[in-house]
Amino acid sequence: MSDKKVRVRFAPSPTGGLHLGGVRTVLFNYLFAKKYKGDFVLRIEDTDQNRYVEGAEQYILDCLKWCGITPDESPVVGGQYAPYRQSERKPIYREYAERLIAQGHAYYAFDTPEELDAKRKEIPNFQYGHAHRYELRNSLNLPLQEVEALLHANTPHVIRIKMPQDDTISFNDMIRGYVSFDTNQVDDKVLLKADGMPTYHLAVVVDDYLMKITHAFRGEEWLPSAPVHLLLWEFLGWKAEMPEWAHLPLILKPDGHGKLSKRDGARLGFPVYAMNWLDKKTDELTPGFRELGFLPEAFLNLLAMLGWNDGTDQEIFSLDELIEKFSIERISKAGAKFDFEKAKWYNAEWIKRTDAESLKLKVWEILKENGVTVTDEAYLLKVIDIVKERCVLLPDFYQQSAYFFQQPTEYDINSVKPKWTDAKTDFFNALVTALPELDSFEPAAIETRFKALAEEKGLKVGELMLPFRIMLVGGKFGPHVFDIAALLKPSETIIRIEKALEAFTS
RNA sequence: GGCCCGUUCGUCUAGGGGUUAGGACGUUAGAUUUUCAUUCUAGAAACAGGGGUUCGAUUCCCCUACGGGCUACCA
Repeated sequence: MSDKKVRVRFAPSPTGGLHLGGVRTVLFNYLFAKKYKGDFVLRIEDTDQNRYVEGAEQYILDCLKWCGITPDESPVVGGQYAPYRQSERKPIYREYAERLIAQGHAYYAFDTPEELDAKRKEIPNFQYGHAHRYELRNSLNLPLQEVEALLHANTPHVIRIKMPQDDTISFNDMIRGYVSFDTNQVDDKVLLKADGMPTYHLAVVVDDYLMKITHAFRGEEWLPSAPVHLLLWEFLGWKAEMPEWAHLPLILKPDGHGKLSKRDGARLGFPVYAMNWLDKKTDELTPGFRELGFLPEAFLNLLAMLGWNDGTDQEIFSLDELIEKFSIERISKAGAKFDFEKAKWYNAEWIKRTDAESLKLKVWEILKENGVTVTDEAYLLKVIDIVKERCVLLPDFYQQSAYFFQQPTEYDINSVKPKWTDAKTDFFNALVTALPELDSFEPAAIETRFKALAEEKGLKVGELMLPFRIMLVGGKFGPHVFDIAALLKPSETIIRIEKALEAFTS
């Protein structure tokens, strides 16, 4: 690696929500930048006005924020190389495209999309390249005067790169190693569109150069166009400053074939986007990991492990640990099928490892959404500690802890009523009187008294535990029943026993 | 079709010329938990196939198969 300051960029196109693969690209960029104390740049690639979606850029910003990833330079915080939105850089690109034409590395093409469509239908495997470019309407084979006349008349045109013939373009990918391409197989990609906007190919090269990007991470789907980019770096005379490339393996559908898409989420019942995305045109909501109840730490963790590991058996990593341990050499080459079950496991692990204090706000929010008001913060923290090991997703906290804040409204009556006896009623009435007399309301003390009382009444403890639980909780779940009683305090425990007794005996 | 990339349990992966091919998720069985979850123990489960190279290949090379990506005035 050179001694230049590391600079990487995440360059999304604002066309909708950010999916798993996108966030993982952000993550790997970020990890690499921070590992080498470099800069992480956010650049918005909004060169396609047809696909531009309102709100998508804000979504990307919000998403990075949720993940705890802060860009050093971006459209909002600015930076030395502003603007960071390609649409705002529009005038820059034409100059470079013209320069390529002057050097003979690019040319004007006047063919309309319709004409090209017709060609594609007419000629099998049609490519706008060395085989056909001299039959088409471009500055390569039109007389100079005609080209000038067309240009002068503002005839819609694009600028295409002129791919060299019979050449091999190769480079060393940080993940894949040596990769090479035959230039005859690559077509003359459009560099500048008829609307004056650059295509990705031109924009990425120009901006990476201007923004002094040293390492370029992107999805493997970009590998086939790498030769175009490589050539552009060379033609523009910037080869010495070209970033090192890393083409990340793709995240694939869990079942069948192909890369993971938004549709798969709906089909398979798990989120594909980082956060909820509402399409304003169709009103269609694409669910996100955040809203489903994932912790950002878990989300990042599981994404990092999709195609990377540190060489040990460790699977749980914090963002700081990832930065410390990250290495490109350990990124795998093959695509990874996404497994939602494992994703949930990561979240459960993170919930278990996160202290109540850090979970507090999120749990409070979830309870509130479900109509449970929490006023005692210390009590909430105790509840979180006692139930968090049985929560996989954040919303599980509602089901697992609502009864700590409100009395059960329904009882799993079928689990108690058939086996109910007057002796049991007698026992619980006795318990009601015994409880307030306890010196300590610690779980162990309650348990001791509970068992002693059962013995006095000649009842089996086992037959009383479940009814007691259902009295306090309403159902067959939750932490140890005496722990629950202890948290509930004697007064509330007694109220619940009495209330349940009515339901059980009526 | 063409070009490019890839291929270890169902899934994510470790490993690497001689290993009982390791871990994790999931799964199965058992223990603990007088509920559920957790936790613990044990089990089933993989080197795509064929040729080389080699004393020896899952590991290196080639071919095939399969998978994936690209093949737009989309990124």
